[in-house]
Amino acid sequence: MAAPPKKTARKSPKSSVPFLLSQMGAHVSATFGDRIAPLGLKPYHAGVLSVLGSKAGITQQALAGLLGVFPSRLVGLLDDLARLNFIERRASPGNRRSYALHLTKAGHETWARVGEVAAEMQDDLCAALNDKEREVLADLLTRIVAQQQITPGIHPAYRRMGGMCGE
Amino acid sequence: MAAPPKKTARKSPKSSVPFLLSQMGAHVSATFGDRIAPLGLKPYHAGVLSVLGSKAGITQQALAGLLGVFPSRLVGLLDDLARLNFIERRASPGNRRSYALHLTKAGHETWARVGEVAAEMQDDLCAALNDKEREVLADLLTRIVAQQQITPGIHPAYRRMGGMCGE
DNA sequence: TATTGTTATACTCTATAACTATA
DNA sequence: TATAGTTATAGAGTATAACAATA
Repeated sequence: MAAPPKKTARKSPKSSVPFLLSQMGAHVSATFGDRIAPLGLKPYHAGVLSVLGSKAGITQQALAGLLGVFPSRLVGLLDDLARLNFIERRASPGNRRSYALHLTKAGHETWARVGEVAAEMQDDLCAALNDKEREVLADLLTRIVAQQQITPGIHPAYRRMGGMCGE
Repeated sequence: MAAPPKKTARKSPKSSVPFLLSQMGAHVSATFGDRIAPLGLKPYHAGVLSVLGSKAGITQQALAGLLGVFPSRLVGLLDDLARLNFIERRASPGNRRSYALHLTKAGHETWARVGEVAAEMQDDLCAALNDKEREVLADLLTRIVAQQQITPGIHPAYRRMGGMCGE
């Protein structure tokens, strides 16, 4: 529990890494939201598409557990995506209580489009950096994410206070 | 408007810089909120303390303009800070409509404490990086913030849709 | 009785407009 | 008439509990 003696040299608060990260995170999230709005999506929809893209057939309970939100919160969110024909709730074989969640063809295409948006954003965002610096930045951030116990590929905003009790 | 031809090599979406920044930003904001909660503050309170620390005597209108929020939103926020005795609304000399906002002694102390929290967070956050890497990270982020036209020291979350019309 | 998904309720946050008191 | 600050209202988002169907 004792804080390690080693301290980063104190800089102006405006250039502190936490503040810069918080600034950039808010900026990126807002910009991302603006850019996927024409697809009918909000950022949390995109996160669900992302998970379903790699975990086809997952149930709503399992998805809720993975994201760290209450299952009830997922209902409206999946309703939105179903209304847009991006996901399907298929009957689970052998258990009529649960659904197996799948991306539709349109869902896969939209998920790919979201990936393109992210790639465009990366170019805009890193306009001030050269290729080598972009790599360094991605590497440093990836190492921090790993060390901070953040689940790779899952956005921490889902978790905020949510999730079921057992955790 | 034509996008520059130069593109960053396409990586997995989970390691894209925008996604990593959004993840880290949410993580940092949440952690910061947890750590200043014992002071009776939310992150947006801290942002106001920060501005008042360097712009003593500013009016509410001016502060609202600086942060990019509606003046009405500031009212409750400043009420909170006044209730905690961290700020004072002093009479403006020569204009009985407006107040001059000032940090109290307790407000200055709390603002310093918030700075300490940020410094502690920087150490925790950068535990996976050595001193040189921390400097590099701060430098890269600072350059992106500058290039993206984000006002240094002002958190973009205030701006979201807020502000007065003329902008 | 336990579990899956859903609905219902209440609470926070905050954009916006209307208001008051000065100017 | 215009401006500084305030109050009021309404709508979005979401945590939590209660519920219905199935196991």
